[in-house]
Amino acid sequence: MKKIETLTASGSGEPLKSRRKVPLDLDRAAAFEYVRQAHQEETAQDYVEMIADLIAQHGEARVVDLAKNMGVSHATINKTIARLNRDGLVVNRPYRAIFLTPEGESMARDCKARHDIVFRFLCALGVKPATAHLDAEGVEHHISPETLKAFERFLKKHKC
Amino acid sequence: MKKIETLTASGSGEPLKSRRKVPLDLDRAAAFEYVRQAHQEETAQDYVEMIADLIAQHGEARVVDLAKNMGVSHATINKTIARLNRDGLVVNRPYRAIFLTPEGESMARDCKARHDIVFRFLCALGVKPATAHLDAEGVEHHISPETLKAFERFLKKHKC
DNA sequence: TTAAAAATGTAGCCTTGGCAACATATTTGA
DNA sequence: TCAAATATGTTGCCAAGGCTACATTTTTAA
Repeated sequence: MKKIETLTASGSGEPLKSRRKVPLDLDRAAAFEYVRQAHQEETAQDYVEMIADLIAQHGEARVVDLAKNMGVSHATINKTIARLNRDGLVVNRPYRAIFLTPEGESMARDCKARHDIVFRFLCALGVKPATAHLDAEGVEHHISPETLKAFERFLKKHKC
Repeated sequence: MKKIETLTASGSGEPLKSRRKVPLDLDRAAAFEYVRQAHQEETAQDYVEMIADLIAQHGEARVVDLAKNMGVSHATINKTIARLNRDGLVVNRPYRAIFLTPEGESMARDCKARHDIVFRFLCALGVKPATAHLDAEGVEHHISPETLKAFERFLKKHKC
């Protein structure tokens, strides 16, 4: 925790008269920046993971299936798929199913692996599977490689 | 994992001729809905936590301080503060510092407690503090009460 | 075959949460 | 005191990710 910059402070919300210099923690800003970056990738990861899943189950991923499984309208799905297409993660043609590019498949594999570790870790901790399922969906995007390794270490020790 | 609805599927992305009925998992949609709701509260929680922190340190929370510590521009801070004010979490007057309402203080306390548990839990797992700090910031918003309790159980056993 | 149903596409609207640029108020220091 | 520096406010822009309503295409079934 580096304390780098300084800023001034007075008190009680009144004008800034004679604020003294106090330390400012820049690492905090870095942490929020890190979370914001994770959020940007979150949707893409959730979608490619779901698309891979639907393809594994049905041989293809349809807009309706995505809408039902993601819990959003088909209009939202269309918009998101257009973004994923723009970003080179999926291929799709009008009125046809959606498929993953090699890049999309690679991302889906990584996400599924990470998701499974998080889910099994929570279960091993004693969290009920239904809850672990809910939490894993939100948590998986905010786990660094180092923490993921810690989860795996724990799983090996408590082999489940 | 309830399998409730069914939908049809064909194959290979071609038209929908003769799709067979296949199970659809509605719980998945619920999980994403749950994550979306967490996201909506995330900004508010991060801000009130930061504001409480600045008040504890400096006796007040200034727009500049928030901007530096959150890593965003002061214009973004102003917009967000207006929302928090609208939602009854903060009070503020033009060119003056920002303070928490009782509701905001309550939220800040809860968030700090949860944040600390997540942070200490990750440390206890063997994650380096710097990494734990980064991950906790993202993870804390996606931890259910049940999982939080599991973290606390683990901390008691491995008392750190 | 063909009308109805289902799936998909599209347009327009909304909120959130970013930004830069510029305007105004406040604080500081010479 | 008063000019410069700092802090704050405001405006307008953008992208993401929601939605509804309506248009079009495809599939199904009579």
